[in-house]
Amino acid sequence: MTAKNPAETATPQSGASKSAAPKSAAPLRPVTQRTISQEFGISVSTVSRVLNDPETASGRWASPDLVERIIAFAQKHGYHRNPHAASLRTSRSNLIGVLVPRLQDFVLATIYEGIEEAATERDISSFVTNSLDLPANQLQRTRMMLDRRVDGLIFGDAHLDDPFLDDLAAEGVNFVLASRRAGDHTSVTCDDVRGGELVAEHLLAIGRTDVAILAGREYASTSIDRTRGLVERLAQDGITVRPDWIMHDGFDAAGGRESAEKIFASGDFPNAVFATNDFAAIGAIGVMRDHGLSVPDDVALIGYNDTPLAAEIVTPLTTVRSPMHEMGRRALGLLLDKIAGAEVDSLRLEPELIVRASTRVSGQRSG
Amino acid sequence: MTAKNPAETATPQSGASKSAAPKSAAPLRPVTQRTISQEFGISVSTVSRVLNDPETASGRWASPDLVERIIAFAQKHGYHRNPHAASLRTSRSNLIGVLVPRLQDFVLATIYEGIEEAATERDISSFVTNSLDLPANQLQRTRMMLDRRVDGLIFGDAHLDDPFLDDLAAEGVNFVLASRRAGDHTSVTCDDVRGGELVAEHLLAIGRTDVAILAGREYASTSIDRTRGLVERLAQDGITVRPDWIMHDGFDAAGGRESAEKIFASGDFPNAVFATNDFAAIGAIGVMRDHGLSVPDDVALIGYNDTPLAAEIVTPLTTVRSPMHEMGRRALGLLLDKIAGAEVDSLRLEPELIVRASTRVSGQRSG
DNA sequence: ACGATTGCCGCAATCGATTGGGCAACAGTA
DNA sequence: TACTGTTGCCCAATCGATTGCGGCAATCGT
Repeated sequence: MTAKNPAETATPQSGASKSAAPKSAAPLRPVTQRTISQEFGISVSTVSRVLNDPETASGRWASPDLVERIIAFAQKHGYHRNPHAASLRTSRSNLIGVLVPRLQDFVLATIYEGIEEAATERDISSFVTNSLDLPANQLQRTRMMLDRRVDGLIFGDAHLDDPFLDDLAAEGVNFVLASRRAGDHTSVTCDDVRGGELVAEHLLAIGRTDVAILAGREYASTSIDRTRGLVERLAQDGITVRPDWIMHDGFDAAGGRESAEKIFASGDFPNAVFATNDFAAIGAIGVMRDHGLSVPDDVALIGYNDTPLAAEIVTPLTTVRSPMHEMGRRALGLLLDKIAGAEVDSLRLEPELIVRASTRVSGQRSG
Repeated sequence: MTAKNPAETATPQSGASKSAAPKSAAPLRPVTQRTISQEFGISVSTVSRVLNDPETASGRWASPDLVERIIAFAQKHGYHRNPHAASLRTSRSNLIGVLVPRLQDFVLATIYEGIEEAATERDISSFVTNSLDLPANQLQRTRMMLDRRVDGLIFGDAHLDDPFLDDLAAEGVNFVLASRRAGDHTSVTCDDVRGGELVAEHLLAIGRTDVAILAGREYASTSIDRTRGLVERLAQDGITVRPDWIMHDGFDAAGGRESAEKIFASGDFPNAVFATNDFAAIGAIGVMRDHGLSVPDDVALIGYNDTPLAAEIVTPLTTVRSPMHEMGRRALGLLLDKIAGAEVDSLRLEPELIVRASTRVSGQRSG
């Protein structure tokens, strides 16, 4: 076993098919500008200019007729600019790098989809990588991306007060934060404080204010801000959240369970639970059931992000919808502006409360 | 002399590092091999050889002492090879592209994490992109990656009998499939037929063989093979699965709900449901509850992939564990071997049944 | 002391695209 | 005919790294 296991389950059906087609096709003739220039007996410069900007080149650098023929030829023979060569010359790679804590996290995966979508529209490519929220990884992965000569970076894994980002900014690296904010760096976030307030207002409305918070990591602004919004809004109504009911564990189902277990292990129970993440909320449900508590009758439950699963589970989850996809798109836009040299301001998008069964309690008071 | 260039590299920052760096940090002088060669008064060739293979170079191309000094200098001044330049010369990019249906899908995100992890270990980078399982996207994204000069590709979104892959193979492009198989192309999969059989055996053991299948898309081998494994194994015991109970919808929660709704809309109900994806299974739970059916008493439920959530939901889910992360790692390994020119065989990893509450029925028969 | 090794390292061509500086050829004007 | 302006296009240098060929000099052998 520990061996180098050569074949493991090497399906020996290899000999199958494949016999036809010797080696054929695509030897090694990538059509380059030179190929084209030779074809027409002109210089590569002309080809380059025409291919880069047919409009301007037409008449200025080549006769309209030639322009047309060059483009047709390129198209026909599948010419594709070699981005490495271009990048070498222009020192622009049309590549942007993205760091996320973890793609397994639905929220970050969605934000990345937004980034990728927007990038593709503008004909630039993007790289993602997982940092697992580990500072060492953030540094190492960022280095790797910079080595790859990305034009800019988007961080979805910013830690509050991280000197790392300050250093990067000082180095003149272009970057934008998404989802989480940090320091004064440009960021695109959902208004998390407002999100917390929405939750507070809803809890006040249904009269469930003995709330426990599955807050998530304390280095994430999302965690801190959502919690703060909730706590401060309740404070306005003279209600205090028990400090020992604010738990900081992971953002996933396991983290939610972990936090919930600590809370419900004590004698008295909250009559509401707010998780800063839908998955954490789902993880908490099991714990409550084990304690014979039902949602929402005994404990009202609120999640965050309005993940698709939130609406599909047995007791649909009340949650705060955040524009994840949009945050990704915006982040890319801001980054591009920044790269272009513009001054950009941070963006804060609006959250929206989605009420579902998990907080539909009877005996709801009106004020 | 053509001596057009008077000063050429007359580093004007000669007076450099004078006062306490006014503009500070990273202006625009990326340390190149030339920088180093000038520092030591040697040629860039020597620098290149030393930097690429210190061991061999030492003694052959430079004195051990020089080698050491070059490396120290490079380290100190933050030299980083420009991959574009290197790629241009060697026509190898150390870049591999990955296509997945969607990163939002936990399964694919995990496979990608495996790929990325393995790639990073070998100092190569990877690109992902979502195809949404749309052929047009697959083609367009693949083109984009090829334009970016990737050394090879990993497809996590292969469609059965897709001529697209055959064309690609004919063109001599190196690629490997992950998760799904297709044609005779090299692939790394979980033994899905076996997975289906495991489910069948479990259902036989608990005496629940009126099974409905939330199969997923028919163009995915995972969907087809898992279904086949289940159906054929039951057939061995003379049991037939109702064709109208084999539903083909999406792999996510919404897809699961959709399929389940169709099934439970009819008069008679199955006493077991097999979803080829945990999320689809979760989506189905709500539907069953709406029909007043409980899991597992009325309907036993089995998912697939052993997603973390499977263990965390209220009624923990029986599921088939597939080595997602490992599939990703292996796929990368195979691809690299292939790029290196080796003949590689497809790999089929073993699935494992994980029994949980969702199939713990009373009245369980022993045969 | 002289030819043969061996140790160290440079030259120059490439890779593909981009661009500033120019050079012809032709039209128009004096 | 001589000159100035345009128009149309090409030369050659760059970008940074890689690599096949060699070259020069110190050292060794006899």
